[in-house]
Amino acid sequence: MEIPSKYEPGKAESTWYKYWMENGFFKSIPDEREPYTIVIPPPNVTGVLHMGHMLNNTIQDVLVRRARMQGKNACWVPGTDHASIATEAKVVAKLKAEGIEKRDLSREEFLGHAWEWTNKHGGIILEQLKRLGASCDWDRTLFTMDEKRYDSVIKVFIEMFNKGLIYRGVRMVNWDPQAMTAVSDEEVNYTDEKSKLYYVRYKIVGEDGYVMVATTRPETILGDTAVCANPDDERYKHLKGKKVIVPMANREVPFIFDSYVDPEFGTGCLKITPAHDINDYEIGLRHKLPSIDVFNDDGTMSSRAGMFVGVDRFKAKELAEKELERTGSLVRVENYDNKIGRSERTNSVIEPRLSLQWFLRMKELSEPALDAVLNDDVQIHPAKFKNLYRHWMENVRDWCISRQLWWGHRIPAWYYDNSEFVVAENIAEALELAKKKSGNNGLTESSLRQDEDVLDTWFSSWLWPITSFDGINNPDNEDIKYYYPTNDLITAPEILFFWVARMIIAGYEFRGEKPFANVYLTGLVRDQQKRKMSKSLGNSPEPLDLIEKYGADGVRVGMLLCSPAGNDLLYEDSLPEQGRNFANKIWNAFRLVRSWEIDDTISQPDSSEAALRWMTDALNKSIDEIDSNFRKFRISEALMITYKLFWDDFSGWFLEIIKPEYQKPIDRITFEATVVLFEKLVTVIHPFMPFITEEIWQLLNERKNGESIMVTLMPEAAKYDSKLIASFENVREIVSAVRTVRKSKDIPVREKIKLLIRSDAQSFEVEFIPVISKLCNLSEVSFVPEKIEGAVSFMVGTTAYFIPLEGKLDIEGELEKVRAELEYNRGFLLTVMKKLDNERFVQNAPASVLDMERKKKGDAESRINSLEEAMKSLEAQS
RNA sequence: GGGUUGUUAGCUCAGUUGGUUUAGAGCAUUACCUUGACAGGGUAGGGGUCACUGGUUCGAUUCCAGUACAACCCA
Repeated sequence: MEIPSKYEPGKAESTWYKYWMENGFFKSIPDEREPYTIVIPPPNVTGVLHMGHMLNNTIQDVLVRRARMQGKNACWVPGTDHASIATEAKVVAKLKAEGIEKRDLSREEFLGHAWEWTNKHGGIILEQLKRLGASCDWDRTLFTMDEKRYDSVIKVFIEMFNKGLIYRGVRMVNWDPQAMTAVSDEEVNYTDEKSKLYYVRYKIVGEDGYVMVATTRPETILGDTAVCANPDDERYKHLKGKKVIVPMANREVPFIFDSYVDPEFGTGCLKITPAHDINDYEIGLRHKLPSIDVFNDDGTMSSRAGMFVGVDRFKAKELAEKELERTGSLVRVENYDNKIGRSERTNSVIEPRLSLQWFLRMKELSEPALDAVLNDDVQIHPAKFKNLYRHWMENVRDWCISRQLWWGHRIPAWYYDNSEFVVAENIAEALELAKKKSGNNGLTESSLRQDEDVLDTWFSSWLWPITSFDGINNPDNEDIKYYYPTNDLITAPEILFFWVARMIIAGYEFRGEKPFANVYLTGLVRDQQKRKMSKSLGNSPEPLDLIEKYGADGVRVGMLLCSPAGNDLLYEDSLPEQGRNFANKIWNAFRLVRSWEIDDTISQPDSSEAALRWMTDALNKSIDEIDSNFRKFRISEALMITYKLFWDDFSGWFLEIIKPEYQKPIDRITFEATVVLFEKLVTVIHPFMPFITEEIWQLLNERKNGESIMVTLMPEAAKYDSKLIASFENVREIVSAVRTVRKSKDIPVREKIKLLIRSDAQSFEVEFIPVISKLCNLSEVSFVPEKIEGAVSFMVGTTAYFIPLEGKLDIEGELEKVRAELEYNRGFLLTVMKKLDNERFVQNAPASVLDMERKKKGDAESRINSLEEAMKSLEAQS
């Protein structure tokens, strides 16, 4: 049967993925084997597959498939994340497009729409991951808001509240007026933007003078409760104890002194608006100033402002400018660049604002999690992120866990009067507690009002490694006992704090144990201009198109090859192309082997016998190196070794040696050994390229239904002979040198030539001579005691080789080459002698280093000797 | 402004407690090769003052300090 010369991935991919699913190869249930567990970093239900997912999940699949082939009970748990802010925003936008406003819906109605949306779109990414070959146990698919996960989050909230770790507090938060919720510091992006600096004068009470203040936010003047200068600033010392009048508001406020104020900035005089600036807030606390919040939740001016009520904050700024100008308070306006914080979710300008929120105390909670990473109980790869982690954990602040949204886990707190509340799992329990706490037995369920807010999404995903096995609701179940702690977590460095650190905290808090042993941080996928790939920039290729074009195996290899841990991956099409080319190489090697006919009557050539011994050892050496790289999470390195093993060693050298002459058959011993080697090679490659390796494995031998490469065992590294491998390296150099000679002398490959070796058969490694002879198409190999006249010569190591060439010798050219060689070797000898002539080096350097240098010297001298002889002989001929 | 991490070939990166034949890999590039696994290929090449400046040392790409530049995090 004719096999196409180009590998066509499409058909093999759908066939084998279906076959794996039908045979239940991805499933895991606890048994007596060692478990290997990964929980997926749950993608958002709002998302579609992007390049980051491709990279991240390829790595996870490689690790899981490898563990499975090492005989472990591998379990990769898939799932999705409800992403409260992003999802709510999407659902709100979708409803709006249909003419429905969120505020016209009840909470229940809105959640109905949100669930509908989630059920429709939530599984898209997981389905797409199947195209990549992901071997997740799909029967375990989870969602952060399914029943068990929801209950777990509520239980955890209650437990922590009862321990006194959760509290309500008035705090300055980052308010997103568009989403109408507080967002965390980490969800605010600061960018340089053009704005204006307004110089405004405040009248001093009881004097004719004014003080001048520079501000970027004139609309917040209405909330001013003081004006402040640095206590060391001579210009303002005379104002001690004085009051000033706030423009527009005409309110008398004190003039105060605080070292926070930078005398160099603006006028050295600062207006204090405690409700709307974090630094002002702190100054306000120190000086016991009142706070006046001049904004409503949606960013319009509140009645407390007293002016511009109901006007949007940006419009209010313009009106304030005019009003200040009208009253003669505005002195001048300058252009000014400052950092503006914008919400990561809605991109609207963040309003610092005082707000009543729920907080989790972090200090004590985070201590075991910090220790765990510092003492490598949890290892971070690459280790350079350890410092970053430590820095964050040592400066950890309380975590604002409430969000003013509906989509999420609703805070289980019930108010029974304006500020008194109880925390309970449901309203019935809440009622009992409320009665007890208030002493009022007349309370009914209808007198209770549940908190409107939901919890931060990370407050559910920080439990992920535990809730994936239902370890909160059911702490002693078989799954959690068997799979927890999980082994490896693969994620991006940008969520090291949001997610990874918090999972480690939760692990110790709720299980008394780490959630995973290793954290592997991938890089970000960027484009050639180093921009992060994103849908909005339109600089991201469509992953499924790439799979279509290059094959899933090709894309996987492409993603892995150029992404050492923690480094960004600069994507370009040449990456999956390289992967595709590799698949094609494997395919064609298979075509070659399959095309051979076996003849039982011919015996095995010496060259094939030697090649097999070398290839077997080369394979073992590579397996050894691959293992060691995997242990260090150097996955791209492991892939590169695999790549070179197949492409260079197996295809480039081994197959060329054993290849029978055109249309001649091969002996059975070599053929069968080659098939065994090929099987081992595709097995080693399988975690990286699951589809093509399954396809070939199925074709290499008769297989029964239900057999698969993915459930065979990974070959283990056997002992190998380093000397044999080194000796073959030498052979490669000799063959390469002969090829160079053929090329420079225009000797066709078909024309047989002689090779003379200046050595004797006793001291020369003779076992590969048949290999050299075959690859170089030699008519004769013999040993000579002396240099040969009329021959091209070259050196490999300290041995000289000659190829006799009657009449074809270019003496001048040869001389040139020999001269260059000589020059190099003399230069080299010089650097060695510099060390050996240095008495202090000889005295201080360790013996092994000295020996090495002496050997270098000896070798160099011997080479120089040979070269000088060759030169003399050439000179005599010219 | 504070902190962290980098800077090695055109690009992406290795270089394992300072010595391994005067620095390695993959990709890209150059020349040649249309025969018989594969042009998505083969063979042979070219390409680097290891950012800069000092210091420690017999010896520094490797350790230390400073400078420049870059990325990320925090304010």
